[in-house]
Amino acid sequence: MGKAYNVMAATCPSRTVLHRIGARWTVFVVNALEGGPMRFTELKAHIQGITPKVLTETLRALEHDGLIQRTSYDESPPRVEYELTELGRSLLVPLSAVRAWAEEHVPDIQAAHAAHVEKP
Amino acid sequence: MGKAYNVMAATCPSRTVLHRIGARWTVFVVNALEGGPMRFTELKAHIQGITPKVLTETLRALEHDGLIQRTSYDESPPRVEYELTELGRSLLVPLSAVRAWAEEHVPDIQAAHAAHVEKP
DNA sequence: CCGGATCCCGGCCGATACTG
DNA sequence: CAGTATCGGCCGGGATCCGG
Repeated sequence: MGKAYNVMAATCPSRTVLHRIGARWTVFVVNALEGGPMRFTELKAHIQGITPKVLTETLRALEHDGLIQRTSYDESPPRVEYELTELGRSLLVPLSAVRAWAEEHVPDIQAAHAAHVEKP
Repeated sequence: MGKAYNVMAATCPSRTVLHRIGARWTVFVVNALEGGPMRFTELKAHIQGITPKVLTETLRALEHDGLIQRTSYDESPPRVEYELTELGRSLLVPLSAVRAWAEEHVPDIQAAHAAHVEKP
């Protein structure tokens, strides 16, 4: 069977999907939830440098897209847990590969930058 | 051997790398160049909706990172070709997987959106 | 103390028009 | 054909405040 969607087409809904995936912190949050459910503060501590506002926005967007599930326990102190849905775990596969690529090729990118300084 | 870099650390240079990958149009340009060299106008036509300014910015950034190579032929009319470097082709592997995921899971995302409209 | 919401700013993104 | 120039808007992001 052929491809039903094509991200290169301007009106294709897959663009919206790719737009979300490409959002600044999506790859970080999805990767962070790889090991299982995490609380808001845990996520904030694990993903160093993320601000609560941005973390909230990212979590809401991912929840809206059905990639993560938010569970609120009515306790004191309050407890809220986030975890990947099955759809989210399927996205984790390519996103962890992207993460791995980034961590692996840092020297190559830095070498390319250095080369451009040499010959501008 | 252990991992040298970790994207979760605030000061890790892999963050910069991931930042580039996460830029709006990077995934589109890299995927577009999968089949071989392309000219500026070809790219613009293939990646529907991209503006010349943004395409130029994206191409410059990717060239600076050593992911693509720009070749200018001194002809009339002028001809400029862009192609993936070996490093760029290695990035194509995870990025084409991300693209495939996006194209494949459009119905799931749309179903999640619909579910949130039903029960807000 | 946890899990946010609000205010405000800067930079990236994008549309349109123009040029070697 | 292969880009610049210019302007505007929106979104990402930091600092601060709030409810339970």
